[in-house]
Amino acid sequence: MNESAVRPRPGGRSARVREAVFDAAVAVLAEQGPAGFTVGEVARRAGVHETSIYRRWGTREGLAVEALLDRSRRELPIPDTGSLREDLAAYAAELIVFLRAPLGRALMHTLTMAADNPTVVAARDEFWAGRFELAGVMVERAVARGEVPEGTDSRSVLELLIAPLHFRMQATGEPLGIDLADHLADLVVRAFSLPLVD
Amino acid sequence: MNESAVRPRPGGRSARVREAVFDAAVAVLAEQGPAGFTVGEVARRAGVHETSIYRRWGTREGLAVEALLDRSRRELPIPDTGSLREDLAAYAAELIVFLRAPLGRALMHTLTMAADNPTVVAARDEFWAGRFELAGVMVERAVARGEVPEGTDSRSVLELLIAPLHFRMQATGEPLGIDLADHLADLVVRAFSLPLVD
Amino acid sequence: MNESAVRPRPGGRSARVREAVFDAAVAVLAEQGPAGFTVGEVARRAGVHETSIYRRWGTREGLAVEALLDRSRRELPIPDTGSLREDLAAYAAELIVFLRAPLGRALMHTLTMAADNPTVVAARDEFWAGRFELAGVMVERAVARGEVPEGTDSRSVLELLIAPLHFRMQATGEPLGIDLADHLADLVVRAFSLPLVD
Amino acid sequence: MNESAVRPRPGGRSARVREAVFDAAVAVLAEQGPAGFTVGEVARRAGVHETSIYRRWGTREGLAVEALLDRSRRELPIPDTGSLREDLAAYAAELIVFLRAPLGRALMHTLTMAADNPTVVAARDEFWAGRFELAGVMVERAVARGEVPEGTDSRSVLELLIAPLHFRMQATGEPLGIDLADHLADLVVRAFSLPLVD
DNA sequence: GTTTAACCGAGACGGTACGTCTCGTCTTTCG
DNA sequence: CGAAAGACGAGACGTACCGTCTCGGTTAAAC
Repeated sequence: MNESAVRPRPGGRSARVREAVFDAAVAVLAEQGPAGFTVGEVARRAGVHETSIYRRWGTREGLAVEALLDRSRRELPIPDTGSLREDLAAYAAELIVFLRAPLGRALMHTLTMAADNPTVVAARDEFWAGRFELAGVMVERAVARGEVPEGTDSRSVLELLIAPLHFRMQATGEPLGIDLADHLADLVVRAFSLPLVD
Repeated sequence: MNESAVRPRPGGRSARVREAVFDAAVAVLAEQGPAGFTVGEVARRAGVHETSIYRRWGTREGLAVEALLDRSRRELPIPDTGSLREDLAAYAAELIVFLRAPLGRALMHTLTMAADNPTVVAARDEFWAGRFELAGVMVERAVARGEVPEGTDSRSVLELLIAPLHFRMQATGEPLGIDLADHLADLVVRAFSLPLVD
Repeated sequence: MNESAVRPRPGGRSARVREAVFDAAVAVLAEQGPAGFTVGEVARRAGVHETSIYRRWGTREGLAVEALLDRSRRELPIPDTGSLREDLAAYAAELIVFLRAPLGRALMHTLTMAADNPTVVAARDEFWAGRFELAGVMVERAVARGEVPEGTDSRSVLELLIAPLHFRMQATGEPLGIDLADHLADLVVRAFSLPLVD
Repeated sequence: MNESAVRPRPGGRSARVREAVFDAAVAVLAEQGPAGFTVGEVARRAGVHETSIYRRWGTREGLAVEALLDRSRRELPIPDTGSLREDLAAYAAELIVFLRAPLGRALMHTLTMAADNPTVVAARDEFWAGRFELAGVMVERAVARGEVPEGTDSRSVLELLIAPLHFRMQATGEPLGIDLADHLADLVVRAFSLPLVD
């Protein structure tokens, strides 16, 4: 009762096309940013006809998002150092590395840019939900260890940690130094280490 | 000793065209977002010929940025309540209102989107420099009052406050509730109220 | 073993577009002259999108020349009356009719006007080469009949015959009376009927 | 009763502008042909504002024609060798030199091209009338000498002589060799030396 | 193993927008 | 007040890209 009979085999022509297109798409996005991301260019690099891309992915945004998410599937590993501060610092450092890489920049740019396309929005929401859920265990472990009060909202913690990184990259354009990781981890831990009064 | 002889009078044809175009540009951006922002559409609404826009602003991005910055010139007022927490909360609240409005969304989107255009980058940098410098006085006053340690970096404080707002709007797309203002002000104050150890 | 699978069928969409555009192009040229010849106008009349014209013909000149030559393909018939004088008179008469018609005027105007465009020049050269070669047989027959000396250059003969017609139309703008045909045939025959001395 | 008081003196500002514009216009036409002939370009070279040109000459064609005719005012000298054949050969040689020069090419191109502009047409007619009248004396002298029959139409003679030159330059684009002058003179003399029979 | 259905290559086209280039007019400013 | 400087209206040009369509050929799954 193998489902490989239902769907095309992973080595078939379709799969080959799919891979080639994704490779090309990510490469183009990485090299030229979302501006230079053209269906024609992707088709040329993938050695595939433009029409084939439109047939499968419908629109340019669809292709970009699917390719990027496919290639960003390997989530950031969740550190487990035994200390919230160290966990957050390590996680932030990983994120900085990701965001500085072309793939990361391209992913974020694309998710932001196409905020009116429903497909993209759906993918985006799913993406962030997954991220926050996975990373949430860092906070849960800290709660269990008593480092932060019971009831601490993991999403708030993570947002405070990673928002400045995205902010710099997307809004102000400032460089993302790796030392930001430690700095932010410190601040976030201090912000959440005591129970909120109100 | 009037300088009105040097520069075209503010009511001349040029000035009229300029205003009409800016109005139309901001309106289009607000109503349809950066995607629907078309030189032709702006020209139509402004009752001005397309060519005139290209002559003056060169490219679509140039127009968008100049129009938005011109209309965003009125900086956010800097609150002065006597308490850092209240100042930050008030400031964040203002920013939330700004970001939720079409003009704010459009401005941020445009600045982000055209990060490869040198003109836009220059305008962006100047924009943020101005914002941070103005808002910095809130922190300086807090330092003077002894609420936060000597040497506290005002930019860090502000970034930690406003980054989550931009992050939500641009990255995750979550709604920007007005109560976020208080919440974030709390966190930021806690993060900076004690001297950093390292 | 049908080759109809290899090349697009002559009734396919491409062929239809081609015909419609040529019809429209020639009509516009005939009605409004080269000045009013606009890609947009041709597209409108042909019921075809402007872009499609640019795709196929590249530039306005390219379209004009190709359309005109396609429609002028039916060469002028070469008379064979048994007398050089009558042949030349008949040929000149045909040419006068052609040049007086809008198509002829437009063709000549266009070939002259775009003398800097390499494509046009190539088409022009080919056009004249064909014309002179075909018409040359009139002279060759006359040589065979002994009406003109051995070694008479057919091109010179034809040039002397038709140059005044083109000259009137393009340079001085004088009307092209049909009686010119006889007159010129006379002169040309006299000019060539005796062997050149030098 | 000097008219120099009525018309601006030939050294005034108007005259200077006029000269500068004509110089620039002819230079542009000579260098870049009618295609590159732009009011803006002429204005730039002449150091004059575009508007000034439009004020004076109205349209581009007006300027081109006036400038060219002004500069072509020195008519071709009429040879007087005592022999029709030599006169015609000399005249044709002069014409060849004129047509090969940029100014000549430009003049003919412009006169041809703007055949719909009434002003240009008027100038053209006057130009050719003058040319034919002046050159006609060659034929009249030949008639007086008995080289050609009484009643020979000088215009026909000249047309047969010069039409092939214009034809080559404007229609076929063939090079205008100087030896054509002799060749054509021969042919024309032969064509007209005996009385026409009909 | 043959059929058949899905998919791909190739190419043109409609449509929209961009940015450039002229022409010729009109307004504003200055001598 | 009249010319100089400059912006503007008008419209064509040519380019780039998006997404659709048609036709024919290939390849893979299904019988």
